[in-house]
Amino acid sequence: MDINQIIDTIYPLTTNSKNLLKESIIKTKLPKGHVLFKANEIESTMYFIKKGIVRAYAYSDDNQITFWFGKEGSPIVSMQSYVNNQKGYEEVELLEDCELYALKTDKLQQLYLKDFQIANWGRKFAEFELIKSEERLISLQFNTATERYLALLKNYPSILQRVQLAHIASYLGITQVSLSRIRANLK
Amino acid sequence: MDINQIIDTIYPLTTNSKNLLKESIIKTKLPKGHVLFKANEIESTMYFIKKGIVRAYAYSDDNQITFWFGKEGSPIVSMQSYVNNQKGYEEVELLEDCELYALKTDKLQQLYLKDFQIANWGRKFAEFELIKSEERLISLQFNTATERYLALLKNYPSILQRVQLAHIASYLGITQVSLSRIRANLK
DNA sequence: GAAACTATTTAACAAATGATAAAAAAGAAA
DNA sequence: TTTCTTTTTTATCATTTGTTAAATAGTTTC
Repeated sequence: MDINQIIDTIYPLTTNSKNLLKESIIKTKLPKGHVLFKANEIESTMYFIKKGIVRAYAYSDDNQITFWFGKEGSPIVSMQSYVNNQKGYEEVELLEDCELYALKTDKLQQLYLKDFQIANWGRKFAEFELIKSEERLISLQFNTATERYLALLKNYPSILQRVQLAHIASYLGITQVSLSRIRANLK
Repeated sequence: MDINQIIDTIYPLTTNSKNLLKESIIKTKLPKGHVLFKANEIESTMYFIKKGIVRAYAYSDDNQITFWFGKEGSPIVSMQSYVNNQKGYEEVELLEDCELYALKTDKLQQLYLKDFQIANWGRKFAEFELIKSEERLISLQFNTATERYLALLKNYPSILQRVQLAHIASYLGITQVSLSRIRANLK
Protein backbone atom coordinates (compact mmCIF):
# COMPACT_ATOMS: atom_id res chain seq x y z
CA MET A 1 0.00 0.00 0.00
CA ASP A 2 1.33 3.40 -1.05
CA ILE A 3 2.32 6.05 1.50
CA ASN A 4 0.04 8.65 -0.12
CA GLN A 5 -2.95 6.41 0.34
CA ILE A 6 -1.96 5.62 3.94
CA ILE A 7 -1.62 9.31 4.81
CA ASP A 8 -4.82 10.37 3.06
CA THR A 9 -6.93 7.63 4.61
CA ILE A 10 -6.11 9.04 8.02
CA TYR A 11 -6.69 12.69 7.14
CA PRO A 12 -6.30 14.33 3.71
CA LEU A 13 -3.51 16.92 3.77
CA THR A 14 -2.81 19.86 1.51
CA THR A 15 0.08 19.30 -0.90
CA ASN A 16 2.35 21.47 1.22
CA SER A 17 1.73 19.69 4.51
CA LYS A 18 1.87 16.33 2.85
CA ASN A 19 5.26 17.02 1.35
CA LEU A 20 6.47 18.25 4.70
CA LEU A 21 5.40 14.96 6.26
CA LYS A 22 6.75 12.82 3.43
CA GLU A 23 10.16 14.51 3.69
CA SER A 24 10.61 12.70 7.00
CA ILE A 25 9.54 9.30 5.72
CA ILE A 26 12.02 6.73 4.42
CA LYS A 27 11.24 3.45 2.71
CA THR A 28 13.03 0.34 4.03
CA LYS A 29 12.99 -3.41 3.50
CA LEU A 30 13.49 -5.84 6.35
CA PRO A 31 13.51 -9.66 6.40
CA LYS A 32 11.08 -12.06 8.00
CA GLY A 33 11.98 -12.71 11.62
CA HIS A 34 13.47 -9.27 12.18
CA VAL A 35 12.59 -7.81 15.58
CA LEU A 36 11.61 -4.19 15.00
CA PHE A 37 10.83 -3.15 18.58
CA LYS A 38 12.28 -4.57 21.77
CA ALA A 39 10.58 -4.51 25.17
CA ASN A 40 11.74 -1.95 27.74
CA GLU A 41 13.15 0.43 25.19
CA ILE A 42 12.07 3.86 24.06
CA GLU A 43 11.36 3.46 20.35
CA SER A 44 12.32 6.48 18.28
CA THR A 45 10.74 5.34 15.02
CA MET A 46 7.24 4.53 13.89
CA TYR A 47 6.42 2.65 10.70
CA PHE A 48 3.68 2.07 8.18
CA ILE A 49 3.45 -1.27 6.43
CA LYS A 50 3.70 -1.12 2.66
CA LYS A 51 3.94 -4.88 2.26
CA GLY A 52 3.96 -7.74 4.74
CA ILE A 53 2.55 -8.75 8.09
CA VAL A 54 3.85 -8.27 11.64
CA ARG A 55 2.84 -9.08 15.18
CA ALA A 56 3.25 -7.25 18.47
CA TYR A 57 3.64 -9.34 21.59
CA ALA A 58 4.64 -8.99 25.20
CA TYR A 59 5.96 -11.43 27.72
CA SER A 60 3.83 -12.91 30.48
CA ASP A 61 6.22 -14.95 32.60
CA ASP A 62 8.16 -16.69 29.85
CA ASN A 63 5.33 -16.83 27.34
CA GLN A 64 5.01 -14.51 24.39
CA ILE A 65 1.46 -13.27 24.07
CA THR A 66 0.52 -11.71 20.75
CA PHE A 67 -1.88 -8.81 21.16
CA TRP A 68 -1.84 -7.21 17.73
CA PHE A 69 -1.38 -8.03 14.05
CA GLY A 70 -0.40 -5.43 11.49
CA LYS A 71 -0.83 -5.80 7.74
CA GLU A 72 -0.62 -3.65 4.64
CA GLY A 73 -1.58 -0.09 5.62
CA SER A 74 -1.22 -0.59 9.39
CA PRO A 75 0.89 1.71 11.50
CA ILE A 76 3.49 0.16 13.82
CA VAL A 77 3.92 2.26 16.94
CA SER A 78 5.06 1.73 20.48
CA MET A 79 2.34 3.80 22.11
CA GLN A 80 4.18 4.45 25.37
CA SER A 81 7.14 5.75 23.39
CA TYR A 82 5.03 7.74 20.96
CA VAL A 83 2.77 9.38 23.52
CA ASN A 84 4.81 9.58 26.72
CA ASN A 85 8.41 9.11 25.61
CA GLN A 86 8.59 6.14 27.93
CA LYS A 87 9.71 2.53 27.60
CA GLY A 88 7.19 0.21 26.01
CA TYR A 89 6.37 -3.36 27.00
CA GLU A 90 5.90 -4.70 23.48
CA GLU A 91 8.10 -6.34 20.93
CA VAL A 92 7.29 -6.32 17.23
CA GLU A 93 8.40 -9.14 14.95
CA LEU A 94 8.09 -9.33 11.17
CA LEU A 95 6.19 -12.47 10.14
CA GLU A 96 7.05 -11.98 6.45
CA ASP A 97 9.66 -10.07 4.51
CA CYS A 98 8.39 -6.49 4.80
CA GLU A 99 8.54 -3.18 3.04
CA LEU A 100 8.03 -0.40 5.55
CA TYR A 101 7.81 3.36 5.63
CA ALA A 102 9.86 4.67 8.57
CA LEU A 103 9.23 7.94 10.39
CA LYS A 104 11.26 9.33 13.29
CA THR A 105 8.79 10.29 15.98
CA ASP A 106 10.76 13.31 17.20
CA LYS A 107 10.50 14.78 13.69
CA LEU A 108 6.78 14.09 13.72
CA GLN A 109 6.41 15.77 17.11
CA GLN A 110 8.15 18.84 15.71
CA LEU A 111 5.74 18.89 12.78
CA TYR A 112 2.79 18.69 15.19
CA LEU A 113 3.97 21.96 16.74
CA LYS A 114 4.75 23.60 13.42
CA ASP A 115 2.04 22.58 10.96
CA PHE A 116 -1.66 22.99 11.66
CA GLN A 117 -2.77 20.37 9.13
CA ILE A 118 -0.33 17.78 10.45
CA ALA A 119 -1.49 18.41 14.02
CA ASN A 120 -5.00 17.48 12.94
CA TRP A 121 -3.66 14.54 10.99
CA GLY A 122 -2.01 13.33 14.20
CA ARG A 123 -5.27 13.81 16.02
CA LYS A 124 -7.18 11.65 13.55
CA PHE A 125 -4.41 9.07 13.65
CA ALA A 126 -4.80 8.66 17.41
CA GLU A 127 -8.59 8.71 17.14
CA PHE A 128 -8.70 5.87 14.63
CA GLU A 129 -6.27 3.79 16.65
CA LEU A 130 -8.50 4.43 19.64
CA ILE A 131 -11.58 3.19 17.80
CA LYS A 132 -9.74 0.02 16.83
CA SER A 133 -8.51 -0.53 20.37
CA GLU A 134 -12.02 -0.09 21.79
CA GLU A 135 -13.48 -2.55 19.28
CA ARG A 136 -10.93 -5.16 20.27
CA LEU A 137 -11.54 -4.53 23.95
CA ILE A 138 -15.28 -5.01 23.53
CA SER A 139 -14.70 -8.19 21.55
CA LEU A 140 -12.45 -9.61 24.30
CA GLN A 141 -14.89 -8.69 27.03
CA PHE A 142 -18.17 -9.59 25.32
CA ASN A 143 -17.48 -12.57 23.11
CA THR A 144 -16.46 -16.16 23.71
CA ALA A 145 -13.20 -17.50 22.31
CA THR A 146 -15.13 -19.28 19.56
CA GLU A 147 -16.90 -16.06 18.58
CA ARG A 148 -13.62 -14.14 18.56
CA TYR A 149 -12.04 -16.78 16.34
CA LEU A 150 -14.89 -16.62 13.85
CA ALA A 151 -14.84 -12.82 13.88
CA LEU A 152 -11.12 -12.79 13.19
CA LEU A 153 -11.57 -15.11 10.21
CA LYS A 154 -14.34 -12.90 8.90
CA ASN A 155 -12.40 -9.64 9.28
CA TYR A 156 -9.16 -11.11 8.05
CA PRO A 157 -9.80 -14.28 6.01
CA SER A 158 -6.22 -14.71 4.81
CA ILE A 159 -4.72 -14.68 8.30
CA LEU A 160 -4.71 -18.49 8.54
CA GLN A 161 -2.46 -18.60 5.49
CA ARG A 162 -0.10 -15.97 6.89
CA VAL A 163 0.13 -16.53 10.65
CA GLN A 164 0.84 -19.54 12.85
CA LEU A 165 -2.02 -20.83 14.96
CA ALA A 166 0.06 -20.39 18.12
CA HIS A 167 0.15 -16.63 17.52
CA ILE A 168 -3.55 -16.54 16.70
CA ALA A 169 -4.40 -18.50 19.86
CA SER A 170 -2.58 -16.08 22.13
CA TYR A 171 -4.15 -13.16 20.26
CA LEU A 172 -7.55 -14.67 21.06
CA GLY A 173 -6.56 -14.98 24.71
CA ILE A 174 -6.48 -18.80 24.80
CA THR A 175 -3.88 -21.56 24.55
CA GLN A 176 -3.01 -23.23 21.29
CA VAL A 177 -4.55 -26.48 22.56
CA SER A 178 -7.80 -24.65 23.21
CA LEU A 179 -7.81 -23.17 19.72
CA SER A 180 -7.24 -26.60 18.21
CA ARG A 181 -10.20 -27.89 20.17
CA ILE A 182 -12.38 -24.98 19.01
CA ARG A 183 -11.41 -25.59 15.40
CA ALA A 184 -12.17 -29.31 15.75
CA ASN A 185 -15.63 -28.53 17.17
CA LEU A 186 -16.48 -26.23 14.27
CA LYS A 187 -16.06 -28.99 11.69
CA MET B 1 -12.23 18.40 39.76
CA ASP B 2 -12.01 21.83 38.16
CA ILE B 3 -12.30 22.29 34.39
CA ASN B 4 -9.00 24.20 34.24
CA GLN B 5 -7.18 21.31 35.79
CA ILE B 6 -8.90 18.82 33.50
CA ILE B 7 -7.95 20.79 30.40
CA ASP B 8 -4.37 21.46 31.48
CA THR B 9 -3.70 17.86 32.44
CA ILE B 10 -4.41 16.84 28.85
CA TYR B 11 -2.38 19.62 27.21
CA PRO B 12 -1.63 23.06 28.63
CA LEU B 13 -3.20 25.78 26.49
CA THR B 14 -2.40 29.47 26.14
CA THR B 15 -4.90 31.74 27.88
CA ASN B 16 -6.46 32.64 24.56
CA SER B 17 -7.07 29.11 23.36
CA LYS B 18 -8.22 27.99 26.77
CA ASN B 19 -10.83 30.73 26.95
CA LEU B 20 -11.97 29.80 23.45
CA LEU B 21 -12.45 26.22 24.59
CA LYS B 22 -14.08 27.15 27.88
CA GLU B 23 -16.62 29.38 26.10
CA SER B 24 -18.20 26.19 24.75
CA ILE B 25 -18.29 24.37 28.07
CA ILE B 26 -21.34 24.46 30.34
CA LYS B 27 -21.62 23.12 33.88
CA THR B 28 -24.62 20.89 34.65
CA LYS B 29 -25.90 18.75 37.51
CA LEU B 30 -27.69 15.47 36.90
CA PRO B 31 -29.14 12.94 39.36
CA LYS B 32 -28.06 9.40 40.10
CA GLY B 33 -29.67 6.96 37.68
CA HIS B 34 -29.83 9.41 34.80
CA VAL B 35 -28.97 7.82 31.46
CA LEU B 36 -26.64 10.21 29.67
CA PHE B 37 -26.04 8.27 26.44
CA LYS B 38 -28.38 5.80 24.78
CA ALA B 39 -27.31 2.98 22.47
CA ASN B 40 -27.78 3.42 18.72
CA GLU B 41 -27.81 7.19 18.84
CA ILE B 42 -25.35 9.78 17.61
CA GLU B 43 -24.30 11.67 20.74
CA SER B 44 -23.74 15.37 20.15
CA THR B 45 -22.26 16.16 23.56
CA MET B 46 -19.21 15.05 25.45
CA TYR B 47 -18.68 15.59 29.17
CA PHE B 48 -16.01 15.82 31.82
CA ILE B 49 -16.81 14.67 35.33
CA LYS B 50 -16.43 17.35 37.99
CA LYS B 51 -17.99 15.21 40.73
CA GLY B 52 -19.46 11.71 40.73
CA ILE B 53 -19.03 8.33 39.12
CA VAL B 54 -20.56 6.82 35.98
CA ARG B 55 -20.45 3.59 34.01
CA ALA B 56 -20.61 2.80 30.32
CA TYR B 57 -22.22 -0.46 29.31
CA ALA B 58 -23.53 -2.22 26.26
CA TYR B 59 -26.05 -4.99 25.77
CA SER B 60 -25.04 -8.53 25.01
CA ASP B 61 -28.31 -10.38 24.42
CA ASP B 62 -30.34 -9.02 27.32
CA ASN B 63 -27.42 -8.51 29.69
CA GLN B 64 -25.83 -5.18 30.41
CA ILE B 65 -22.06 -5.49 30.37
CA THR B 66 -20.14 -2.64 31.95
CA PHE B 67 -16.92 -1.91 30.10
CA TRP B 68 -15.83 1.41 31.60
CA PHE B 69 -16.03 3.44 34.79
CA GLY B 70 -15.58 7.20 34.87
CA LYS B 71 -14.77 9.23 37.96
CA GLU B 72 -13.69 12.77 38.82
CA GLY B 73 -11.62 14.10 35.91
CA SER B 74 -12.70 11.44 33.40
CA PRO B 75 -14.09 12.36 29.99
CA ILE B 76 -17.40 10.82 28.91
CA VAL B 77 -17.45 10.31 25.15
CA SER B 78 -19.22 8.08 22.69
CA MET B 79 -16.19 7.37 20.53
CA GLN B 80 -18.11 6.35 17.41
CA SER B 81 -20.04 9.61 17.59
CA TYR B 82 -17.01 11.71 18.43
CA VAL B 83 -14.70 10.29 15.78
CA ASN B 84 -16.96 9.10 12.96
CA ASN B 85 -20.27 10.85 13.56
CA GLN B 86 -21.89 7.45 13.77
CA LYS B 87 -24.21 5.71 16.20
CA GLY B 88 -22.56 4.25 19.26
CA TYR B 89 -23.28 0.96 20.98
CA GLU B 90 -22.83 2.21 24.53
CA GLU B 91 -25.07 3.60 27.20
CA VAL B 92 -23.80 5.74 30.05
CA GLU B 93 -25.53 5.79 33.42
CA LEU B 94 -24.78 8.01 36.39
CA LEU B 95 -24.06 5.89 39.48
CA GLU B 96 -24.12 8.94 41.77
CA ASP B 97 -25.50 12.46 41.59
CA CYS B 98 -23.04 14.14 39.23
CA GLU B 99 -21.67 17.53 38.35
CA LEU B 100 -20.54 17.54 34.74
CA TYR B 101 -18.94 19.88 32.25
CA ALA B 102 -20.77 19.60 28.92
CA LEU B 103 -19.23 20.33 25.54
CA LYS B 104 -20.98 20.11 22.16
CA THR B 105 -18.76 18.06 19.90
CA ASP B 106 -19.60 20.00 16.74
CA LYS B 107 -18.30 23.15 18.41
CA LEU B 108 -15.15 21.28 19.40
CA GLN B 109 -14.69 20.04 15.84
CA GLN B 110 -14.91 23.65 14.63
CA LEU B 111 -12.26 24.66 17.13
CA TYR B 112 -9.99 21.86 15.91
CA LEU B 113 -10.05 23.46 12.45
CA LYS B 114 -9.68 27.00 13.74
CA ASP B 115 -7.22 26.90 16.62
CA PHE B 116 -3.77 25.31 16.38
CA GLN B 117 -3.39 24.83 20.14
CA ILE B 118 -6.76 23.20 20.49
CA ALA B 119 -5.99 20.84 17.59
CA ASN B 120 -2.96 19.61 19.52
CA TRP B 121 -5.02 19.45 22.68
CA GLY B 122 -7.47 17.18 20.85
CA ARG B 123 -4.57 15.08 19.66
CA LYS B 124 -3.27 14.56 23.19
CA PHE B 125 -6.79 13.84 24.39
CA ALA B 126 -7.14 10.97 21.92
CA GLU B 127 -3.61 9.75 22.63
CA PHE B 128 -4.20 9.49 26.37
CA GLU B 129 -7.51 7.71 25.88
CA LEU B 130 -5.68 5.34 23.57
CA ILE B 131 -3.03 4.57 26.19
CA LYS B 132 -5.78 3.80 28.71
CA SER B 133 -7.63 1.58 26.26
CA GLU B 134 -4.46 -0.36 25.43
CA GLU B 135 -3.68 -0.89 29.11
CA ARG B 136 -7.12 -2.28 29.72
CA LEU B 137 -6.89 -4.51 26.67
CA ILE B 138 -3.57 -5.95 27.83
CA SER B 139 -5.00 -6.54 31.29
CA LEU B 140 -8.00 -8.43 29.85
CA GLN B 141 -5.83 -10.53 27.59
CA PHE B 142 -2.89 -11.22 29.91
CA ASN B 143 -4.31 -11.48 33.41
CA THR B 144 -6.67 -13.86 35.16
CA ALA B 145 -9.94 -12.59 36.61
CA THR B 146 -8.43 -12.66 40.10
CA GLU B 147 -5.46 -10.57 38.96
CA ARG B 148 -7.74 -8.08 37.24
CA TYR B 149 -9.85 -7.76 40.38
CA LEU B 150 -6.80 -7.09 42.54
CA ALA B 151 -5.44 -4.59 40.01
CA LEU B 152 -8.76 -2.75 39.97
CA LEU B 153 -8.76 -2.49 43.76
CA LYS B 154 -5.20 -1.21 43.69
CA ASN B 155 -5.83 1.41 40.99
CA TYR B 156 -9.16 2.45 42.39
CA PRO B 157 -9.46 1.47 46.07
CA SER B 158 -12.73 3.31 46.71
CA ILE B 159 -14.60 1.59 43.89
CA LEU B 160 -16.06 -1.06 46.22
CA GLN B 161 -17.71 1.68 48.23
CA ARG B 162 -19.13 3.37 45.14
CA VAL B 163 -20.10 0.65 42.66
CA GLN B 164 -22.18 -2.52 42.89
CA LEU B 165 -20.34 -5.82 42.57
CA ALA B 166 -22.55 -6.80 39.63
CA HIS B 167 -21.14 -3.90 37.60
CA ILE B 168 -17.59 -4.69 38.69
CA ALA B 169 -18.02 -8.36 37.78
CA SER B 170 -19.12 -7.59 34.23
CA TYR B 171 -16.32 -5.02 33.93
CA LEU B 172 -13.89 -7.80 34.83
CA GLY B 173 -15.44 -10.05 32.20
CA ILE B 174 -16.95 -12.56 34.62
CA THR B 175 -20.32 -13.25 36.23
CA GLN B 176 -21.26 -11.89 39.62
CA VAL B 177 -21.24 -15.40 41.04
CA SER B 178 -17.68 -15.88 39.85
CA LEU B 179 -16.60 -12.61 41.45
CA SER B 180 -18.17 -13.66 44.74
CA ARG B 181 -16.22 -16.88 44.56
CA ILE B 182 -12.97 -15.03 43.84
CA ARG B 183 -13.56 -12.70 46.77
CA ALA B 184 -14.27 -15.65 49.06
CA ASN B 185 -11.03 -17.36 48.01
CA LEU B 186 -8.98 -14.25 48.77
CA LYS B 187 -10.01 -14.18 52.41
C1' DG C 1 13.62 -40.00 -0.11
C1' DA C 2 15.12 -40.26 4.83
C1' DA C 3 16.12 -37.69 8.80
C1' DA C 4 15.39 -33.77 11.56
C1' DC C 5 12.75 -30.15 12.82
C1' DT C 6 8.47 -27.50 13.37
C1' DA C 7 3.54 -26.97 13.65
C1' DT C 8 -0.83 -28.82 14.79
C1' DT C 9 -3.96 -32.04 16.81
C1' DT C 10 -5.59 -35.32 20.19
C1' DA C 11 -6.06 -37.34 24.82
C1' DA C 12 -6.60 -37.28 29.82
C1' DC C 13 -7.19 -34.97 33.84
C1' DA C 14 -7.23 -30.50 36.67
C1' DA C 15 -8.80 -25.89 37.43
C1' DA C 16 -11.68 -21.99 36.45
C1' DT C 17 -15.92 -20.14 35.12
C1' DG C 18 -20.96 -20.31 33.83
C1' DA C 19 -25.91 -21.21 34.95
C1' DT C 20 -29.51 -21.75 38.04
C1' DA C 21 -31.54 -21.72 42.41
C1' DA C 22 -31.65 -20.77 47.11
C1' DA C 23 -29.88 -18.67 51.35
C1' DA C 24 -27.92 -14.98 53.80
C1' DA C 25 -26.75 -10.27 54.46
C1' DA C 26 -27.33 -5.50 53.84
C1' DG C 27 -30.02 -1.51 52.98
C1' DA C 28 -34.32 1.11 52.46
C1' DA C 29 -38.95 2.08 53.72
C1' DA C 30 -42.93 1.88 56.62
C1' DT D 1 -38.13 -2.07 65.13
C1' DT D 2 -40.24 -4.73 61.52
C1' DT D 3 -41.06 -5.50 56.84
C1' DC D 4 -39.82 -5.33 52.23
C1' DT D 5 -36.49 -5.00 48.66
C1' DT D 6 -32.02 -5.28 46.81
C1' DT D 7 -27.43 -6.99 46.91
C1' DT D 8 -24.21 -10.51 47.80
C1' DT D 9 -22.90 -15.12 48.89
C1' DT D 10 -23.20 -20.12 48.80
C1' DA D 11 -24.23 -24.63 46.73
C1' DT D 12 -24.60 -27.79 42.85
C1' DC D 13 -23.73 -29.33 38.47
C1' DA D 14 -22.42 -28.36 33.44
C1' DT D 15 -19.21 -26.32 30.31
C1' DT D 16 -15.04 -24.22 28.98
C1' DT D 17 -10.32 -23.65 29.22
C1' DG D 18 -5.62 -24.90 31.08
C1' DT D 19 -1.75 -28.27 31.56
C1' DT D 20 1.07 -31.88 30.20
C1' DA D 21 2.30 -35.40 27.20
C1' DA D 22 2.06 -37.93 23.14
C1' DA D 23 0.71 -38.58 18.29
C1' DT D 24 0.19 -36.86 13.71
C1' DA D 25 1.06 -33.78 9.89
C1' DG D 26 3.84 -30.68 7.39
C1' DT D 27 8.53 -28.55 6.05
C1' DT D 28 13.21 -28.27 5.44
C1' DT D 29 17.72 -30.11 4.89
C1' DC D 30 20.97 -33.22 3.48
